[in-house]
Amino acid sequence: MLLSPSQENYLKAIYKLQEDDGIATNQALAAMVEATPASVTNMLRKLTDTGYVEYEAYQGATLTSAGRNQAVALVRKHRLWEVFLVDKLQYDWDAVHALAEELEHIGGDELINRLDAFLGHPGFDPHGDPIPNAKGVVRARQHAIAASEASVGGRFVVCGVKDSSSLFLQHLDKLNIALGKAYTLKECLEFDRSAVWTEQGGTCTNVSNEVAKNVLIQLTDA
Amino acid sequence: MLLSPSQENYLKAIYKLQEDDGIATNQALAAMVEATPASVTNMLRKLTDTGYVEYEAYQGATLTSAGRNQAVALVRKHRLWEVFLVDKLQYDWDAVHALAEELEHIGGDELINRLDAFLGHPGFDPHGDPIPNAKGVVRARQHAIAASEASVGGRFVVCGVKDSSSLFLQHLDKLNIALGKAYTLKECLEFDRSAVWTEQGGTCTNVSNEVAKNVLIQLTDA
DNA sequence: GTTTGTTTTTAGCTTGGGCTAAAAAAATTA
DNA sequence: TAATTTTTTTAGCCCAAGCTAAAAACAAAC
Repeated sequence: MLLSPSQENYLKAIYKLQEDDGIATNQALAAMVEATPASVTNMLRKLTDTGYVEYEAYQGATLTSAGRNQAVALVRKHRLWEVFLVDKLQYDWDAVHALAEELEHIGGDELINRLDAFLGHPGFDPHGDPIPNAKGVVRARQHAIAASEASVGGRFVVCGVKDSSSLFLQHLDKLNIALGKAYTLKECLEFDRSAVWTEQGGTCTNVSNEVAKNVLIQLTDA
Repeated sequence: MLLSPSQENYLKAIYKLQEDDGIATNQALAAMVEATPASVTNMLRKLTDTGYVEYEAYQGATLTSAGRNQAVALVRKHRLWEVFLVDKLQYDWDAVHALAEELEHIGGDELINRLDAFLGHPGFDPHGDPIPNAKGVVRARQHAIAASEASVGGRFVVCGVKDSSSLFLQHLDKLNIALGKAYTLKECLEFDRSAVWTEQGGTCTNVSNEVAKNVLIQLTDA
């Protein structure tokens, strides 16, 4: 069965919503694919008929295993193209989402597996999100927590972001925060829950709680 | 003005037909974009309205300068993606056309210029066709003639193909003929106009007239 | 200079993916 | 429980890009 770009976007959206909330409501889907609820109902019908989605009126949608396979394949394509754009074409990490969104609908397994090999089988995309392998297996990030959960004195490495909007990523750039950098949580201010992170060299960065909540870290017991 | 993939395909088709025949007839266009003549008439209307095509009923279509710019940009994108697929993803030269046909509709100048730089500003695609530069200038292949025009005793280098169908390219693979290889035209057989080409090492290749007509060469007076 | 044949256009229909506005179902609050 | 609000669905419409079948224009042949 061949899917249109639009249909693929719906599958991806349902997949994401299911991961977060367990179920994809009509409304949430509409927001995610940028269409009206009426259009969503329409599309869910079609995807149900073609066997990618399970859906009963008013009950929200879930993916069948075929649908989940498709969605994971799309996530794989999206993230690999992002790696390509950043690693090979030197795009900034905040500028690749829209292009990857287009590229992910091109070609089939052959293309993406060759791209994967060319890129050296990367495990993570430029935002730290894990890249499913050719069989659709996603190795989840181990022990990742939000930076806002760290305790004072703790050491950690930045390994991902929860919000990968251009706005947030550019903000991180301004703060000089990037994936792979190591910090110690020096203190946490009572007043506004903002934190002070220090690097090896002693450089300090002031991080608001809003930012910390959207940065993923791994604790390092070194 | 933003063009749909379909519209872009029409512009490319008109461009090619104009290069070969001076004019793009409805029928020829229909064959090239794989649609019915009625659909072509339809589309030519739209492209005329948007200013990319000049067209009067029953008279065939030509591109405006805006249309030509678009078409050349598409050719550039197509050929750069072909280089990427062959050079970086190790595709065979007979397998890249369809994928490039999809990729050429993605993104804008930014993407393609970055790709161009990444590939090292190649001058020719895997079939020997010249790649227009960022300004839309196409440096035509100098002194290229069909191999069928060579005279006995002449030395030449293969620099392109007229027919880039998978079938023809695979045939060349079987004959071990590739871009950049040098030959001497040893003899030309009266009976069926087939030729014998010899390489430096003495290896001989029998080349039918049908093949020779579709192989482009540059004479070398060495 | 008619007739015949080819090419192009017109007219009207189809499909995919949207939309709005109104009706119906579900959820919430009084 | 009844009333109100929110969510989802239905109904009917639009647009892009195709299609077929019939009509019109052009080209050629007798």
